Amino acid sequence: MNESPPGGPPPAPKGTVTQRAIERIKAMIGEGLLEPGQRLPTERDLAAQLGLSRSSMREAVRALTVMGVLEARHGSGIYVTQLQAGDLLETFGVVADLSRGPRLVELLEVRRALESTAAALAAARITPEQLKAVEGHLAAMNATDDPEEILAHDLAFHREIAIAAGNETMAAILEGLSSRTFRTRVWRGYQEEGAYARTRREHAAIHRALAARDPEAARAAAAAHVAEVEQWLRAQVGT
Amino acid sequence: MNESPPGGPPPAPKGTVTQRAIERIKAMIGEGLLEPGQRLPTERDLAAQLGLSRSSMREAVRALTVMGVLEARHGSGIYVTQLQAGDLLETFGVVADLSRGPRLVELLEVRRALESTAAALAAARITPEQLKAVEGHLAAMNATDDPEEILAHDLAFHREIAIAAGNETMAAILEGLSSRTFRTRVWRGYQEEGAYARTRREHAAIHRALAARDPEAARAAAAAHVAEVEQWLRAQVGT
DNA sequence: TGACCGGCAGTGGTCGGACCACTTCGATGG
DNA sequence: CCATCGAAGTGGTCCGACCACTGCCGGTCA
Repeated sequence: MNESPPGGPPPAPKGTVTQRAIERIKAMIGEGLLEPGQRLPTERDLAAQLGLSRSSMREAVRALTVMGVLEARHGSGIYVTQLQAGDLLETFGVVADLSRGPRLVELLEVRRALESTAAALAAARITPEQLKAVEGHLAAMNATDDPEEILAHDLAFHREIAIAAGNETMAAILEGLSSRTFRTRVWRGYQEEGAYARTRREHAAIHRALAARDPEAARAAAAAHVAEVEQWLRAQVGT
Repeated sequence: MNESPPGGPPPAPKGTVTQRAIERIKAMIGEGLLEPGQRLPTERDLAAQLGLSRSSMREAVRALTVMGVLEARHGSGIYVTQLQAGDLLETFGVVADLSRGPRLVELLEVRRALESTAAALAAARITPEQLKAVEGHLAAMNATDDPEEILAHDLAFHREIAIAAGNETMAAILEGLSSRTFRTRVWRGYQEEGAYARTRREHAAIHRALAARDPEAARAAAAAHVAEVEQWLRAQVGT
């Protein structure tokens, strides 16, 4: 109501209140004041503490929820997520879903770089159990004609390799790049052109390289595999 | 008020109203009903159309804003973004900001894979103007002792290369992986150990490979550059 | 004694309305 | 013709109420 007109009051007024709240909560987590899994005060209390209305606070919470930082459980409370790579990169899938034309090719270029690296790492680190799982999906993929099932095992095949690479962040990104709708859109056309045989051969090659613990071969096989789809898509888009 | 008790009413009840609104708007954009840059109806109208309160609608808009899909301009309206890679991958920086310990190493592994690929692509595609810009940042970086300035030109150096690679998506991801706070945190310690000379040498090597239009050399130089930091960080974390 | 279950308090989810801050654009006056 | 001002429109914020769900505590019954 008063305060010295110039100078400005202590609560540095920058951006919207909601934006400020988002930053403050994010900062609290960044500084370790809020541990993963910990429960936050109620929306009402939180709003009071940060000096804003519950509505605005709810928007801040929603924003952080989308970012994968917080998790709101109806009737229970608001919690900090485990901050796993998967939590934070969940929105990554949206990019794949909304991308069109040239951007799809770019996404596959990114995927080629990561998938080949993951395969190389996996070749060096994969455990016998994980190798067994990879073989399982490979066999299941070859044993059925149902496109849905093939797609499912295809996804699982690559996921298993990404995990075996021992880099959760990379695995989470690849997961996003293979989001359900993305894969469906791109592969629909690709596999309808009788590319099943080629896909099987390429998957087999990747598995062989993994079994042989040959990083370079795995890298090459994975890169070639993604490049095949990439080339096809490039032709479709007309680039 | 009535309706046949079983069966359930038409408006398929799944998840929260806000969540449904998010999906519906996202779907509209995905199906091309909403073009990039287009203005949406007002919050009040949108809420009425989708049959929910303005509060809930605002949360939906906030969520899509965080995802980089929508943009709200105070006093003007809500607009669909250009859906550029940069818009959609803005939240990627949050991952880098909130990551600690082992995950930082994982992020650098990802960066190594992408940065080396980008360098290879850039070597083949870079234009004389872009090469000039790269040289400019290289020179500026060597001409000052101010850590802040060095960091700024360092970032610009890598950004220029990422852009020259001609893959906006890859550039956007790398941008996120080099977010201000991330770089500051990691490089603070690294460069204080007198790594400036080494950094300069490595940057020069990358530039040399680009000038020579040698993709393989560029890939190797970039990979080695990131690997240096990665090794240092690995030692710090104790992995 | 033990498991079951009923109700109750607490919390997030939704709603409606009011007012504020900012942008936009047309009317006004020079 | 241009600059200025003002009103309408829109997002931003706040308030208060009620709904839906979770979790827990105490009572009940086998």
